Amino acid sequence: MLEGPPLRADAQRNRARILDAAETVFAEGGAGASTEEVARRAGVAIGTVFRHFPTKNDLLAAIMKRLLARLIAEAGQLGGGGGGGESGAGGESGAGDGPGAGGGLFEFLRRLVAQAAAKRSVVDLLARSGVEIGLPEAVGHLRNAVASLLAQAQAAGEVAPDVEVPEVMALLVSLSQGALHGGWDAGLQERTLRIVIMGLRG
Amino acid sequence: MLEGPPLRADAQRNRARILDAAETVFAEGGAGASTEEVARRAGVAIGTVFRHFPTKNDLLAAIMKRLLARLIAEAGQLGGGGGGGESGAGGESGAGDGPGAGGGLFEFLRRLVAQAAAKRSVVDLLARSGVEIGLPEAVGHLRNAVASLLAQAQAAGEVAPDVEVPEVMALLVSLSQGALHGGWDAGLQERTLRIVIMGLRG
Amino acid sequence: MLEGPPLRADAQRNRARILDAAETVFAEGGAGASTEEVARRAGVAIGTVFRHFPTKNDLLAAIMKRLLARLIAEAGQLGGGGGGGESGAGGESGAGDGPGAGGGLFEFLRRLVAQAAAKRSVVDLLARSGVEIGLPEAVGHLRNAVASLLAQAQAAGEVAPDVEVPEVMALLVSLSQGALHGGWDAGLQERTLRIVIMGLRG
Amino acid sequence: MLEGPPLRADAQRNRARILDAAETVFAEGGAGASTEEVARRAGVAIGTVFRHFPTKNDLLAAIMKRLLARLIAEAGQLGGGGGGGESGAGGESGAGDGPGAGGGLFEFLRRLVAQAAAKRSVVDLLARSGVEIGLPEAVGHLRNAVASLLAQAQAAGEVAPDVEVPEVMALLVSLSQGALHGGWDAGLQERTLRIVIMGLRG
DNA sequence: TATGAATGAGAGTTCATTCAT
DNA sequence: GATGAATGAACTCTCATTCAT
Repeated sequence: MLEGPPLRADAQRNRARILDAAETVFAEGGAGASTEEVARRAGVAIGTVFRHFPTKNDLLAAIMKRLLARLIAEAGQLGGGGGGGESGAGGESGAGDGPGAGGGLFEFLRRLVAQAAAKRSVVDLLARSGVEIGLPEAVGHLRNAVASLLAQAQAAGEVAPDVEVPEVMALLVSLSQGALHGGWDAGLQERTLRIVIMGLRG
Repeated sequence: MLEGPPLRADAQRNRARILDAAETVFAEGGAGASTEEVARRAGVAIGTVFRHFPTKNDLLAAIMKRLLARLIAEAGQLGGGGGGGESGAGGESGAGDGPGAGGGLFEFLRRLVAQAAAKRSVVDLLARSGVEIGLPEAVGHLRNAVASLLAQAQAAGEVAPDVEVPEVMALLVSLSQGALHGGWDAGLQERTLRIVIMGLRG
Repeated sequence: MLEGPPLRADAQRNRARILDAAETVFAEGGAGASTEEVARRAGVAIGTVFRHFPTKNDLLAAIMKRLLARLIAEAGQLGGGGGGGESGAGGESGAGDGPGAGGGLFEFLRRLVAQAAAKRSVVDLLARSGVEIGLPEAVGHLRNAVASLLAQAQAAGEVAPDVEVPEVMALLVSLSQGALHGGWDAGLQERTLRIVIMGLRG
Repeated sequence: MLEGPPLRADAQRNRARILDAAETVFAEGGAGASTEEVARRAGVAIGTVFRHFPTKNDLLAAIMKRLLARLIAEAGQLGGGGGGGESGAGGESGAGDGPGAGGGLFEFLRRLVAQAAAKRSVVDLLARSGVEIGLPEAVGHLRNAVASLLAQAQAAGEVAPDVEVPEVMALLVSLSQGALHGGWDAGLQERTLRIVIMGLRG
């Protein structure tokens, strides 16, 4: 984590702006969109982008990290219960897949898929285009969050006891990307998820 | 369908070579890989590639078409009888989805996912990267094939009667892409599919 | 002039077709138009074009030659007598430069300019684009024809006696190209020519 | 006119260099000459050319504009007084078109033609090759300058009163292109112009 | 002789990245 | 630290020309 000296205020502001712009630009145009467009949209010069992210890849990786961090935070809230740590508000979840504590996992799936469909997810844009990013730890955190949600759901009897984390992660990735490229509407999304959720129930 | 005069023997050979090379190259490097690399791998000059496919897009579209055609053919075989043709091996697999006539749908899912994982599928590479391709009809054929498999499976009581084609297509796309980008091994693939299959059963 | 053995009938027909097509194509698209387009328009294969004209330049030169030949023929008719051959209609033309024997030169100028404006002339297309063509002799013939017209006009007192061939040729080229690129309408063409003709009268 | 922020010093220097190089290169090789050659001759990288002129067409248009501006400036000087500014030498030339105020038009014609012959004019190179450029205003300015010269010449009785601007423009274009492609020497140029000038006198 | 597929150099253009200002 | 001009490799695509069929 060794971050050098803390960034100057304006630099920090620029960093954030660039990330926001990049998320939008890459979401719209795919990972092939031009870095110059990112700079333009961020309102900075191209050189500034490269000062903060020496490589296009670094920029993509940074976006990815932020996205994962958000996912993890959301998962934490859903699983956390009343209000631990970063959790706060959020959850409550859907209709009929259980007010029970176990609904957290299903609700998480739903949100994830909805987001993917809405945002061209980037998550996926990165996966492709051969961008090699080292974010094992961030992914590890997500895995932990999912594991926790899964455990709760199994404890509540909402998910079959022999389901394990890897396949849940696999479903999560699959559905995100499916939603992303399939142009699902709300109805299709719900019907598709229901099948998967039923499968998880066993 | 208007195919002009039949291609000369050498032209036909080159066309095939180019398609093969392109499938490999785009599979490895994403849709952004260079056409020049395709030419090199096919052992032809760059001009030859462009004579056959005047645009990179055309090349991508052609690959896509071939892949879909293969999928449809496979689906047709699985639906056609008990298990003829090239099917044979591979499946057997999981719990009770085996020999029954309804197993065709499940087997198709399995093959699709296995292929996707093995070949970086291109199917998906195309979906992204904004490649605009006009192959509604080809997709329509695939949809028909899937519909037929689904009907058989439902007739055999292997799939819940309220499942419809769109969600099956959605799952099929999702799982392919998940497998593609997730680097699933055989075990994970099987466990993930089992959940979905169970969900389809209702 | 050493033409090899006389061409086979079909070869001769092809040669003519190619020249016609080339004239059209280059007239429309400039000298940069593609040889393949010429082949297509001529209804032959590209190889055939290159068999007849081993180089694009050769093709352009051939067109040029034919055009000059036509000009010379026309000039010959105008000078030769009352109105042989294809001349017929068309002329009559402007004010006062008419029926006198000296009118031949002026009439020739008029036709030339009209043609240039109508056909993107090729004459000029060649001049540009660095096409180096050796057709001194053909040009020589044209020069002779013009010289003869000029002499007649001077004999008839229609053109000042100190005007010489080179400047007439220069005007002829200038006006052709001006008409070609200026998009002159009939009125402008006439008014412009009248000034030049008046200048020639002295 | 909206010029963005003023260019940095080096950028401005490069822009000028590129234009100069382009003028030379296109003058020598025609509008078909390669942009890469322009870059080489300007001593910059190809990317720099495209930063300044995103399209080859833009580059051609820019040259055109500059040339027209020069012509207009020259015309302005000739019309402005008896013969001030850079005019001085050069002309004098022929028969009676000399010192009179009306000589401005004739002198302008002479200079124009001399330039065209010397520089392969580009002016003309653009006209052809289908380069679509929006410089109606610049041309309008030139027309105005010519109109003013013509009016002066007619006032001085040097040009017939029924001559109008369009035909003068037409002659100007014609002679430029004729000179350009005809390879006129000084003598031929003079003799040709004399005829036209005499025609203008009426 | 005609055909048309293959060639490959070269063109215009884009874009990640560097570096002078 | 920010700027934005310059770089130059790489990419898609075109076209005159060659050569197997």
